[in-house]
Amino acid sequence: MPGIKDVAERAGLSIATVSRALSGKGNVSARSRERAQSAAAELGFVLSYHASSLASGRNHNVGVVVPSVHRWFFSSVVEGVSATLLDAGYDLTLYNVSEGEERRHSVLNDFLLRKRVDAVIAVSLELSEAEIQQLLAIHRPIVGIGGPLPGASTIRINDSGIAEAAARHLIQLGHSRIAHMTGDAAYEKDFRLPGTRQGGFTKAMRDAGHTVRPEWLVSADFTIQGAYASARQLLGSSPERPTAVFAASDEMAIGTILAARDFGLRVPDDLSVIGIDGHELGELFGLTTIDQDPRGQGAMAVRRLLAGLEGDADTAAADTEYPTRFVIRSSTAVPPVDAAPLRG
Amino acid sequence: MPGIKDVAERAGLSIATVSRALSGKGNVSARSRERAQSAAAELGFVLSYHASSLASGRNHNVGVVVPSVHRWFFSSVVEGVSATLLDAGYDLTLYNVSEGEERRHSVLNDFLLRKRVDAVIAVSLELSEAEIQQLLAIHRPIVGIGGPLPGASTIRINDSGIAEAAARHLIQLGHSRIAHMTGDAAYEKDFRLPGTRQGGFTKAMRDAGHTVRPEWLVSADFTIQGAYASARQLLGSSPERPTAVFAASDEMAIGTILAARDFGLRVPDDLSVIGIDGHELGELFGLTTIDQDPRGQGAMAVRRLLAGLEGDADTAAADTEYPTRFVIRSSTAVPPVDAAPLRG
DNA sequence: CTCACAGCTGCAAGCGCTTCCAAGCTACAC
DNA sequence: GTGTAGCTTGGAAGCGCTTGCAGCTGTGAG
Repeated sequence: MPGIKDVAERAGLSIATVSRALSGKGNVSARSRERAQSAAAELGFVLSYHASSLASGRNHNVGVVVPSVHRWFFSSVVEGVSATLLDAGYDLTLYNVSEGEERRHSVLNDFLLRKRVDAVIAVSLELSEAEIQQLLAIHRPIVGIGGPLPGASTIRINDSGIAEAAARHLIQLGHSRIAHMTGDAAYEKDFRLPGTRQGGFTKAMRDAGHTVRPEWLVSADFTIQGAYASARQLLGSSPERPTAVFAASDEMAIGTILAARDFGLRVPDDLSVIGIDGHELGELFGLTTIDQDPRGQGAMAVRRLLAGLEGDADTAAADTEYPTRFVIRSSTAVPPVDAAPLRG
Repeated sequence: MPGIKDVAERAGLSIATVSRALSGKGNVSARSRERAQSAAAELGFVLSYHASSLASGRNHNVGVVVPSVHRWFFSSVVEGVSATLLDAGYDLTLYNVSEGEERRHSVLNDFLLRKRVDAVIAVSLELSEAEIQQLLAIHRPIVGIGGPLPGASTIRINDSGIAEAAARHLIQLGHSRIAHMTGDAAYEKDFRLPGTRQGGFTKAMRDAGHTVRPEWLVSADFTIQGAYASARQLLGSSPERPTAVFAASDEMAIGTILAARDFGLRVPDDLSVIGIDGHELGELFGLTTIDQDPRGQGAMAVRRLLAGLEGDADTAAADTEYPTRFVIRSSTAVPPVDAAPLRG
């Protein structure tokens, strides 16, 4: 394999000049640059990544820690991150830490402390303040998406606010008998939604003077299948059925719609359903939802990091609320006329 | 940040011994090893990734090239790859090259030639024989999943074989009026299934003496939504409907089931549907399918690579057929009695 | 008791770049 | 004509490890 030395010889330049010419840093005359580049091209030479990183201290590599790359939200974020990073000439080192705490720690040591990445994007990951300080101390900017990272920069949606808006949408349509499907405890751990969506729902209901029936607060694992099972219970067992369901994710909303159909309930005539996410399948089911654009969140995280990395400004820990978009489709409507309002 | 030198001093050993102790290579007395390790632990020292890589030539990093990380098959493969790689102490550099050819080339140069990865796993990626030779020439093992990589090691399922089996399943149930939903040309490019599934279908039909109606050969983009749209056309427009649909993926099978339901067709009473994949949603829809276990394929690819990397045997280009599993559920049954068999 | 051998250890030469520093040059103002 | 500022350029010192080589020690065989 040719080295920079070979390029220098061929181009009739010094190693230093070739390095500057190829990396684009420092002043090089147009003539030298061109010579260096064509010599490199002729030899099929490319700068060695590790040597460059070792000498310069920059990696052009960002670590991405996710609890899953298979579930909708996470794979969407990763797509956004990946595209933005690739455009900027950065590598993306993926850490899919589904196994739990133990692994998460080895990740921290093993790739952050070994300084193989310039920065890290943590999706729905919970780090202690101490861990974050450790990262920041060794000058590794970190931005979190969707998880509480005390002391670090984060991007997230206003969970309780949009939940409240979703519930209010149903209330304004005239619903009072509204069920809420929230995330399983186990899954909440990954998604780090510590009941904030449920909080928004409760608040909207209370503000409207509606009762939240305990048996209408159900949970599922954020999947269509899981929600389907929960929704069957919800819709099948109640002597009085809710007239609307607010699901904490689109996949759960879809599971609910499928369950409703199985019971012969028409959506939205007999049952209104609303979700949160902006899932691709939403359109097919006419699902009213709140689009949170995870790809955009990923892209924003990257831009935030790169700004801090390339500029020299120490990006202060900023908490950005990512804007969401209310998408009204056909799964929500006024409640059926024969449904008695629920009295507190 | 502490360096290996600091550890050596603290442990009262030479740098060389500490290096051997921490990396586990070479002979070190138990006593020295222990000293080195505790000194490192006390200082919070971790070997520098780039320095190690530069000096040793090994990266402990595998590049994964995928056309998408969002679609079911790919994210499943990535999960399998990721878990296996992490267990082995390797990093995973993700290259999500959805943008097409141009980017793919820059990827090759920029990360393979810069030798930042020890090996590459290419999922559904088409490389020319020349490109593969280039990789192998610089000693970068490459294994492909699901794509034809002439000269490289590959793992794939027997597409035409399982398609034939799927079609035969329907035929044996008594169906003759069978439609096939195949992948869009645009998506076939990503999945690299050059009609092999369709080929298997055609063969089974011909072997059984059944006619393949051109209007019953439809295509979609491998998504539920896309398949739904295609299935509506298929099921709505034909004066004579097929009694069974064989979809080239589970997602398309599910889209077909949803469309059938919209037309009031019962599955399997009025319409049998079979897919290929082993998608998590299959169970919910009672979908008969052929499970291809993409996670397992990813894990196998990693094991194959590591065997070649850690052992010194030059892994010959091996073409492994990954085993699939026929999963019979409730979406397939005998055709309705009133359906006249189709005569060639 | 001596020798051969194997296991340990340390020295030092890299791995292949980046970048500080100083020197050479050009151009322009005075 | 001289001085100076601003570009360019090359030399060389690292970046922080790994590893070949050689010396050293201890052990068992002869």
